[in-house]
Amino acid sequence: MPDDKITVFKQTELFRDLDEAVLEVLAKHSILKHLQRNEILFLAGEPAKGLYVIASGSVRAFRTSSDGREQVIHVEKAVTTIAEVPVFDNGNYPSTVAAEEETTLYFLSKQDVIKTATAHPQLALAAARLIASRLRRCAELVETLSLREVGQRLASVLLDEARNNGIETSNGIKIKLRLTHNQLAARIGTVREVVTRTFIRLQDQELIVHDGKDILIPDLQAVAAYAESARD
Amino acid sequence: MPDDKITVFKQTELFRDLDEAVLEVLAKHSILKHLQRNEILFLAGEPAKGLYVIASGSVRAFRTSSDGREQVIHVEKAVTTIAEVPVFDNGNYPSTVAAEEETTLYFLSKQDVIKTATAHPQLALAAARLIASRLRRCAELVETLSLREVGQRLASVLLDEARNNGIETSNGIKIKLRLTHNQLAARIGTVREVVTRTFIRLQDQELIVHDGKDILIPDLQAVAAYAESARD
DNA sequence: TGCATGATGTGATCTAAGTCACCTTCACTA
DNA sequence: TAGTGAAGGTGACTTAGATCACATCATGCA
Repeated sequence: MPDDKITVFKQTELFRDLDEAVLEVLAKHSILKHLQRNEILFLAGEPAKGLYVIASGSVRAFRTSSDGREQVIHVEKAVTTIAEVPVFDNGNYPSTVAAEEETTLYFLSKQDVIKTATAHPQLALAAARLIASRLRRCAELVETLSLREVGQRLASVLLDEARNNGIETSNGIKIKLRLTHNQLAARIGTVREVVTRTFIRLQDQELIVHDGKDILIPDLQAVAAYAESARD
Repeated sequence: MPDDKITVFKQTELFRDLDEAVLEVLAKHSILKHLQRNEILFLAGEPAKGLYVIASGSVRAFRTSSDGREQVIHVEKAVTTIAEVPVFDNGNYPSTVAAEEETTLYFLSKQDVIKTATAHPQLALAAARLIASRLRRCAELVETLSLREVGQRLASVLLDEARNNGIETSNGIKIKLRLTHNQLAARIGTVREVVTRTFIRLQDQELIVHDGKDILIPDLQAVAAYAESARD
């Protein structure tokens, strides 16, 4: 049902400014795709035919080293778009994308998107805005990987989580980690064991109290200060 | 002289598709700026008023850790634009920008650029394209910082240089490094001493022959293979 | 109920990279 | 042409983080 698609498209940063009539045309040409957890949508370097709208679920975009280690570039959850970059710069897919959970997507061909963007400047502007904010986050990732140590990088992730999904309690902010240590490692650029040990270290430094997946941050300020601090 | 400005603007990826008449309006509002080597154009986090066209010279965009270490995000040389990101996503400047050498720029206000992009979709599209290709390179930087070791990262830089400015000789490709070890370190995410030692290591592994700033790469394939290889 | 399977915890060890201290070389200009 | 400051080189040492090898611990599902 196209109406359904349009409702989804309307929720994306990329397409929200377009009229229903325009979306209708895009929707008509879109193709539904379903992914299981960890199923791969496309590989880095593959020729890109178009972008995807994530209707439900979430995906991660990552790069793999030749010895198998993953580095997550970004994670996107419904409702948003993924793979705008190759649509606009005409290159191959820049990273591999896989489903973090069961995920439903709509595929839109490069030609359709470009044609629409040419006719409707607000789409081209939205694309510039969206890609710009992605680049901003990517530059931040470069900074943390290069200039901060793993304790700080882990703290940043916890901070992010606390700010977005934290629950205020009398003892501080409580978060429920939905990521395994392996997944965390791929995001902060390290390995599983180091994540485990870093959790313990943060606890020793009394920045967090953790009990498995439940983490309590007594003092958000303190964690933020630590995440930003110098290395020595 | 506005004509001069227009010639410069016409050479940028961002503005080349615009008509002279449109450029004329932009040019009229642009402001000339001159920087000495290492002079700072703006700081990361500062409110952004607009973008710059690099008319001559070159600049580096980087982030600084609290203990003073720099990580270069990208380097841009004339003729191109810099700081498109905040113009389109409306945030602050994402990184600090400083001149690598004596540099001349034209400032264009955010409002002027956005107004033009709204009226001329080809500008918005060019912006999306340009920012997308920046994001692509940034993702590559993330990969190399996270997944490759310094030897490989240094090799990548040499490879880049060889492909762009290398001179073919009977013994291989010869390049002249214009960067100090300190500058190289900031680009590949390490420190000066490590760069010095890594040069020696690459020479020991017979991937390069170096004599100060002059570097000879006997076998480009071999260096490329090394740069991409697994860590063990 | 029980056993795969994946997630986590932990000791022992290794090593790439960072740090410090100092020296030499180079290039420019006073 | 001496002197100053930046750049490059190098030895000695430290350390964060990676690796390996196991030992639990959950938890779904057969």
